[in-house]
This record gives sequence, C-alpha cells and structure tokens, in this order.
Amino acid sequence: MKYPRAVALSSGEPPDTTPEPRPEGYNPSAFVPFAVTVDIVLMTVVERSLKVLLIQRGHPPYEGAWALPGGFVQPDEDLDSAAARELLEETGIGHERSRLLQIGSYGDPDRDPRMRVVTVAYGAIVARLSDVPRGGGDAAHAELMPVADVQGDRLPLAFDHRRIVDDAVDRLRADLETTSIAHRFCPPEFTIRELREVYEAIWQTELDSGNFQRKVTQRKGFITPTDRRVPPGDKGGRPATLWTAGEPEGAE
Amino acid sequence: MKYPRAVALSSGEPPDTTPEPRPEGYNPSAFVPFAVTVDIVLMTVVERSLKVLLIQRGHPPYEGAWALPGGFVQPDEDLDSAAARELLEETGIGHERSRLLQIGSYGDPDRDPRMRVVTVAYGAIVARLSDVPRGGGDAAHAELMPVADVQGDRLPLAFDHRRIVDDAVDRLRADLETTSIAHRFCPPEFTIRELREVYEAIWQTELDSGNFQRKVTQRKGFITPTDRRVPPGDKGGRPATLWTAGEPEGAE
DNA sequence: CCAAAAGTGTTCGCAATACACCCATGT
DNA sequence: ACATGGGTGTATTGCGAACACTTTTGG
Repeated sequence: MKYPRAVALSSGEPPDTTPEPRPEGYNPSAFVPFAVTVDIVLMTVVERSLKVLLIQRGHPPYEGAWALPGGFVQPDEDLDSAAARELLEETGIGHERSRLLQIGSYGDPDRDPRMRVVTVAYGAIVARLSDVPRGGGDAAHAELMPVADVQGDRLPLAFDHRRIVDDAVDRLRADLETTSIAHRFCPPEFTIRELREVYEAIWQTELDSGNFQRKVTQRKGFITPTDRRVPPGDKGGRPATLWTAGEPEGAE
Repeated sequence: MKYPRAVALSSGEPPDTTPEPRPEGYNPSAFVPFAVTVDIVLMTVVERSLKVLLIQRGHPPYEGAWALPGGFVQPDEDLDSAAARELLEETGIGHERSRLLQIGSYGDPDRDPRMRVVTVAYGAIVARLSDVPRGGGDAAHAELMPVADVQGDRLPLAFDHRRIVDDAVDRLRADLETTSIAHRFCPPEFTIRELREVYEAIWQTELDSGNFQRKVTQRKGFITPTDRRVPPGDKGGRPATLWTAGEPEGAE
C-alpha cells in the first residue's frame, strides 16, 4: 500500500500521532470524521442545448430523484484522481476525453440526511455523445438532461445538486470567455459553426457568424485549419473547413 | 444526423469497465473517514505590497515553519461558517470586516503526514491593518508576510500551503478585474490613490493615475464621492477626495 | 516662484459590432 | 436561377493607453 498512514483511521478515533496542545487548530479532540465524496457535473452540448449527465437514484434518500454521479474518495487517492475514477466508472469516459476542473466544495451539515458528507464537485466537458453513457453496471439510469430544465425547476435534483449545477454552469460560462475550453465540446475535427453553436448553447445567445469566424480564427493558438472540408447539408451551401484545436504543428 | 462524421466515440474504450457493482457510489463499505479542515488565506495590502497572514508552527510536523491559519470543521457547522469561525478565533476579525470566498479543496493523500486530511481553502480580504492580528490564545506567532516572499521561495510554507497561496493569489488577481472586491482592501473611506495602489500591489504593475481615475469613477455603482477631502502630504499637492464603496445612498 | 499630487481633456489605435457582400455548393 | 450556408470586407463605435494639461496645495 502506497500511503500506509492514511488507512489506519477508524471512524471516530482521533489520530494517535498528534498529541498537540493547540486549542484552536489541530487539536485531535476537535477531529471529527467526515465522509468525503466527489460529484461530477459532466456537461456536453447536444442539439444546440447544454446538457448535464444525471443518474436516477434507485435508493433512499431521494429515491427516484435525479442526481449527479459521484462517489467516495478512496483512502489512497487524490481528489482529482477520485473524480477521474468516478467519471470512468460511471460513464466509461477516460481522462483523454475529458478534463476535470474543480468547481467547489459543499459541506452543509444536513446536506445528506444519512451522515456528514463533504463533497468536492468537479466539472467535466465532453464532445457531443450520440449515446447516453451507461452507469457502472448497476440498474442506475443515466441520462443527459437539459441544464435549462434543472435551472428552470422543471427537474428537481437530489441533495444540493441543483446548486452545484448552478455553480458549474456559472463557471463554465465565465471560462468560455477567458479560456480555450470551448473546443472540448467538439470532436477532434470540427467546423466553426459547431464551435459557434457551443457558445450559443451555453450563453443562450445568437452570435454573428461572420464576426465569430474572424474572432476565432484570428486569435492565435486557438484553432488551426486542416485541408479537409465537410460536404454541405441537404439544402446546399459552401463546404465548411474542418479545424483542430490549438497551434499548428510546428508553430511558435 | 447532420454531420455524420461525428466519430468522436470511435476512440472510446468499451464501456464495459464495470469493476464494481456499486450503486451510484454510496455503498457504505466504501466509506472512509477523513478529517476536514478549513484554511484561511487572509490577504491585505500594506505599504504597497500584498501580504498574507501566516502562523509559525510550534509543533511537528513542519515545526517552526510558517503555515496558513485554519482548523477542523466542527460536526454541526457549514464549511463557510467554519472558515468564518476560524478567522475570528485566530485573528479576531469578524464577518463584517471581511468576506470569505472559497478558493478550492486540497486532498492529496500525503498532504498531512499525520492523517488523511482534506482542507477547504478560503480567501479573505481585509483593509490595511496597523497591528498584526494575534493568534487565539496560544503561543502561535502570527504575522503578515509578503506574498512575494512566499512565491519567490524565500519563505517556504508547511504542507501544501504554498500551492494554496498561489491559487488564492491567482484568483484574487482575476477577481480584481471582474468584480468589485478591490475596495475591501481599503478602509470605509478612501482616496482613489489608495485604491489604485491596491491594484498596483496585487498586479505588480504601475497604472496611469489619470486613466485609473476615470475608469473607476465612470464605472457606476463602484464608488461614490463624499464631500470630504484629505489634506495633502508634506510636499504639497491638491487635496484628494474621499470616496466610499458602492452606489450613492438613494440611487438605483 | 517651483514641486507635487489630484483630476480633466485630447488623441490614437485596437477590437467589437453591424451588416453588406462574395464564394461554393444542392435542387 | 435560386436558396443555403461558409467566409470576407468595411464602416462605425466604444474603450483603453498614452500623455499633455489644469487645479490646488506646501515650501
């Protein structure tokens, strides 16, 4: 075992290695066992609308309600690793297809009626999926649901997951402007239209296609063109260039 | 489907990765007790330089090293409340003088050699303090130290607190641009020069005083003038207007 | 008078917006 | 020919940077 001292804890026992007379800080008498979980807000854009992956609970509390996927942090793993593992276990999505970013932690004493749980929420972004990822082998029903339904109170969530989703979406909207995460909603090769529809779905606005084109192509290091095109749709139109994320191969 | 080359799933692993028959992660057998703490990154600007409040540890591990103030979350309190309580206990600063914002959570299995601890870091901002806040009754030595010394490796910190400080400062620098938190570094009434020096200290730049004046006065809801002035210094100069944060009294 | 600090005006360049226009395809 | 969507050109506007300038004080 890699981290031996971490496993020695049994619930409720103060750690024997800390005989410290510190009243305010690490006094072991103040030690209280918590359960620590990670919850995943997996987001994707399907059909021009932002979706979040939810799991229908099969047991109380909140039986039948929809909730975020997640689970306990294991004794020997980092928070980030726990989030990556849970994502893989519950959706089959590995780290190469999604990058996790921490949203925040939630620890209201009564957020879980069974015990004291602090959860660390992670946001994950994946390219549009044709299939709904399945849960990890149990009967749990996993589905991509519209964020608008959650935020419009048409789809109540278990625990404080509504608030977590709100925070994740807020963060996403802000990051979309300042970072280059938008292309994570797209497959490896994508058209500028697809990229624009990601912004439009998340910001709930319409963007001028011409200006978007310029903005996104001029911003260097953001996307690079391939020499491939996409045939137009049924109703015609000029073929669109396919682009990839990031710098051109030998550049900068 | 419109763009049939949506082959994004082709690289995907078979989703049969179902090592555990765990119902959505809440299998009680997976429960592992953790200690949960809060750490406070209390920041202030003194003498045109950004400082962080540190406490010198009196016991192992990291005896003698500087660390962030913090402590255990109690069984019946929210994370935010725990942070506010710790701040009050260790510095005497109440919630009316500072607002806490969550920075992130840190849970490396070996971040604390004594036991498995997950900490939730909070940032706090206070107006310039003439005195160093004192610790909460024990012999712990508390002092405001330059952030530059921490980030320049001249002042190593205990645990992973260096990284927490880095994250808090990054967040602060970003929030300074997008939110109105800057005036929290100032007393209730302040001059525009004081406000500018906050930005300059945190961003480590020099700002044009004239442009700053306009920007900050034109942005509505940000600051409002009082009818009071501040006498100039020894070397003369025009008296500066005193301003307060926020909207004028009866406005909007 | 000069120095110093507060505060205003003026100009320039860039970047976002609006929107006209051209390009390449399907029917 | 016409519709449709990809992509470019162009005029306008607003904002930030640079910096000259005015105002109000102390010496």
